[in-house]
Amino acid sequence: MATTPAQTRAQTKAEYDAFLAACPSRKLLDRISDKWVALILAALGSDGAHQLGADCAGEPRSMRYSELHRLLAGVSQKMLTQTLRSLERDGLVTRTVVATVPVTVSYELTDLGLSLHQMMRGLKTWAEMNMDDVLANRATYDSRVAYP
Amino acid sequence: MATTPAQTRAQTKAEYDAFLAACPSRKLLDRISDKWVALILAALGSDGAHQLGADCAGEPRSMRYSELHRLLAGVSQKMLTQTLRSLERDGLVTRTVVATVPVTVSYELTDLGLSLHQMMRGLKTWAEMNMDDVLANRATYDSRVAYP
DNA sequence: CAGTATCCAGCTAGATACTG
DNA sequence: CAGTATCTAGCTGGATACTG
Repeated sequence: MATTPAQTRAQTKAEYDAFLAACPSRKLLDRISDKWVALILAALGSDGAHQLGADCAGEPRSMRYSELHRLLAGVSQKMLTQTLRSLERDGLVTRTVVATVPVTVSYELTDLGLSLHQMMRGLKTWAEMNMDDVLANRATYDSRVAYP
Repeated sequence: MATTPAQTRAQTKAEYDAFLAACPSRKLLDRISDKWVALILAALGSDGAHQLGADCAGEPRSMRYSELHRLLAGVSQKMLTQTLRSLERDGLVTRTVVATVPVTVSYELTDLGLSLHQMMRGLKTWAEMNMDDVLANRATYDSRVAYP
């Protein structure tokens, strides 16, 4: 019995999934497109100015859990912890526990994390230069579709 | 009656959501983290070599719907159409219909789309240089957690 | 050829409550 | 202070079937 078209498609798709799973760019995209990763990187990668939108470059900053929670006002405890853990797991941030009472935990970017933060700033630059155009195109498109 | 802590938090969160919604970087991330956007950009932004992984730079290439569907073997019709439409909406690709029988539709990057593709290549470069480290850290972390 | 329409499984993020 | 645990609503992507 010959292979059906459906089987051929399934085979092709399986190979493709494998390719995607192995692709470094895909993995990077998966990592940075997390809702809170960019914000945490921005918070830890910026110096003094506690302002998310600020255009800043300097020494990476150490921040405590509660500081981050206050700065990223919209994040839930669950997501903040989860995101920090995954960043630690990937060697992008360090987690330091000081056994005071109550405990003090601080987070800081590693060199790798700092490097990622630099790259994110390139992305941010592109966004600031071009997203207005994108948005304008989007509005034009929508108005054309709404009133053809 | 004074405002409760819960109200204060809700207020803060609302402001934060507004900040996130207005943030150009966040919008850019939302756009490029779509599962198929990077692949379509890579396909349309590369010249001749019909190889997704290839490191290529040249003239943007015009491709037909069916060509894209064949090249991105894992994509469903729904997602390919949906993604292409949203890219067209944002002025990142052009959609050209030629009224042959049956119709011929081709897609090409705009200058803006090409610019985005250039930025994505920077991201790809970072990924190729550093994702191995990230993966290694991840493996180390997991083995430490598994056998503490 | 190049779509559109519909339905649904799976994952994610958030709310909420509890703790060493 | 800095988490963990649990439950669930909503969104995203995929499968499938149909069409100008």
